[in-house]
Amino acid sequence: MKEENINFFQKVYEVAKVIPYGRVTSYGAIAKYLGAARSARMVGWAMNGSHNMPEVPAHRVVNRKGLLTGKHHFDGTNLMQQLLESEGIEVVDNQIMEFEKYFWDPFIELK
DNA sequence: ATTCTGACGTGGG
DNA sequence: CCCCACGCCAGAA
Repeated sequence: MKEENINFFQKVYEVAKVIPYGRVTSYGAIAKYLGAARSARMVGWAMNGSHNMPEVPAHRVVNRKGLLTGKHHFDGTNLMQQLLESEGIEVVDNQIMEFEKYFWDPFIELK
């Protein structure tokens, strides 16, 4: 693992940690906020290593459509959805309802 | 070294 | 909104 990626990981976690309760954001938004240095795919890849970090709410990060594409990476098949629903977010068929309403943009909130 | 695969995004139709 | 092609970059085979 290269040094740059370590830094990239830290940045991703740093942004993810400040996502407010009951809000969500997208991989692309985070990647863009970080300068999109390695494209949005790397954000998802970075989340792979967030399992050891309880403070990183990976369930609040979805793709740009509000689809829970990464739910299979959680323990159960519906754990991610349950976590979101426990925060008051309605999820139907892996799709967040009123996604725009819950969307949290790092650019606007963090600046 | 080569090819495929993905927690993705954008742009054209 | 959907479908498709393309760009992206790190790992696995």
